[in-house]
Amino acid sequence: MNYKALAERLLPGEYPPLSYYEEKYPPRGLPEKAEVTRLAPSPTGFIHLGNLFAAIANERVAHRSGGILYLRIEDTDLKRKVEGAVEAVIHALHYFDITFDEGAEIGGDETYAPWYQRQRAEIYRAFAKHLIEIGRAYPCFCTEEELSRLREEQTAKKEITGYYGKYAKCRDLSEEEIYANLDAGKPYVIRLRSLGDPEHKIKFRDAVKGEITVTENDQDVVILKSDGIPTYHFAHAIDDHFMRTTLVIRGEEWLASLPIHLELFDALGFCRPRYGHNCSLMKQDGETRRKLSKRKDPELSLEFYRKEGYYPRAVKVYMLTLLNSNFEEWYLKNPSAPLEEFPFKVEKMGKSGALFDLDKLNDISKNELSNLSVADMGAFLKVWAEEFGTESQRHYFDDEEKLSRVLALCMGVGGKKRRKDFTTASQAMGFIRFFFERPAEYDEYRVDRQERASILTDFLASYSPADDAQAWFEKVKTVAGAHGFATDMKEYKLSPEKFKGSVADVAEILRVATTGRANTPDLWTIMQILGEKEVRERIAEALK
RNA sequence: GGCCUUGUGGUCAAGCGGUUAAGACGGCGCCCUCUCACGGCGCAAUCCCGGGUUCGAUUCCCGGCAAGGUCACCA
Repeated sequence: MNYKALAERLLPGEYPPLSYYEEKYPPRGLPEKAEVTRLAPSPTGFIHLGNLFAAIANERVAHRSGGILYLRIEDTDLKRKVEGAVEAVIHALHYFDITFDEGAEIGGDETYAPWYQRQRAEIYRAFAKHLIEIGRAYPCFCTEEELSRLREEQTAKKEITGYYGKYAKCRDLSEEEIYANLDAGKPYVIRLRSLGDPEHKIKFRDAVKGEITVTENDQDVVILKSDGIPTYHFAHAIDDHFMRTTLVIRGEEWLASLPIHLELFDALGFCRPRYGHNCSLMKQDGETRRKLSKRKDPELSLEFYRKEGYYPRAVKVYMLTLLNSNFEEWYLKNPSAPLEEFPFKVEKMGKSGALFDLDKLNDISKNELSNLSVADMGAFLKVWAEEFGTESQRHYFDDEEKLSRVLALCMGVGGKKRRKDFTTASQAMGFIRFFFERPAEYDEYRVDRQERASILTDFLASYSPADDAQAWFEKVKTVAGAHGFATDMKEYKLSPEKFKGSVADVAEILRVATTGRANTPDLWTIMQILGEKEVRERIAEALK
């Protein structure tokens, strides 16, 4: 067989010698330890928590080591293309503080451009042609029907499915047959001629999983589709080589195709990058756990976190605690250190799939938000409300001075310890609602209606906004005492039967009447913020 | 089904030959307290199973089992 002539027939034209590409995309002149990592999404525009998970790992590894993180778009499948997707990906990741050094729509060093695979067609073809020339690739004329019939046949015989060994019909087509097919204008793909033996097990060192054993690939995988566009596998080998990726961190769903990639790198004569396969985020679904799914789990979408108003850093911190189990301990010790200072390690990444725990995220989120300044909190809420808030919520920001007092109170600014009432922006906006809108409904009271009315009336009679917190509370106690309620909590707990209730019950009545809620921050301050007129009107309203 | 990966409390997990088997989230209880939140203290709860190796296995080996992934001209 004259491979050279066949290659010329299949991929006619003058291609540069392979050395040309080696020179055009030279090794990066980075320090020895510097890692080059990448994110290589398909342009569907849908970027989810799993992507973010891997993105953080890639970003940390690159930037901790003084290396490069770049963005490559794997657009070899037209069906996956969505307009504006690349910008959406960049934007979504930027929200979580992931920035690329170079890549599609990023700019940066143009040496390794283009970053869209469709624009790299020539390179793939040059190397496909080379593989044909050396007999490591061949045209396959099998139709989709033939292939699926083959699959059925193999399944029926309980054999391994795929295009390999004796099942690789087009592998040993004679020169005459090939040219006859070509002359007949039959469509074809280019397949790799695999030299692997599935009986051979290879030890492989994965940066995350440690030592693993892989079975040699013996599948004659497609490298160029019938439209001349490469498959993922082929493009991966070529791009990660010429973009000089040093470490490929990707989801463990790729582990199964690692043997293909290994063979491809060898066939192309490329030095392989290191790989780290990270586990996927799981979700408990009844009895079993499964991968987070786009369909069923809204929390998979990054959009979910923006809509709910999770503080981006909180999501990042949670991802980091799952990514590197020692992160949490470090963060506890270094609460104010920049996250960038954490010594992130690929080897510390978890080997087994972690269940996504919203409770944990919420806890982290509370902590993160409680550390914000009033001004930062206000800014954060405002941005959220402008995009996701209701019309009335947007008016909370009209009176900045009032909002500041509200936030300071709810966050416990100035107190010994910060309060942690806010988990997300949407929840926080709901929490502060009663400062800006009258209660639409009231929590349950423990005291009956008649007693309540009498207590509220008495309170109103003595209430003065000029009172300080202490004087105010003395008055509450006086009202309590006058109605047969204990004024001292210790005394009440010792012998509750002596009283109708305690000052706590009286405070609750006032609290629910003015705010609608049984649980709020300090009532005196709330009344100060609301102002006398509003307090009196609300209590009068509750009296009805 | 083949192949690969993983298996420590409900969750995330440290430990990797001898430990009272860390810590965090969640749960429960107590304290603080005008409620809540915060904070403090405490409680319950774990080494998948079976064989080895060993004076001794959660830790090493083998075999099960279970879970997950993957078997496209999708990435």
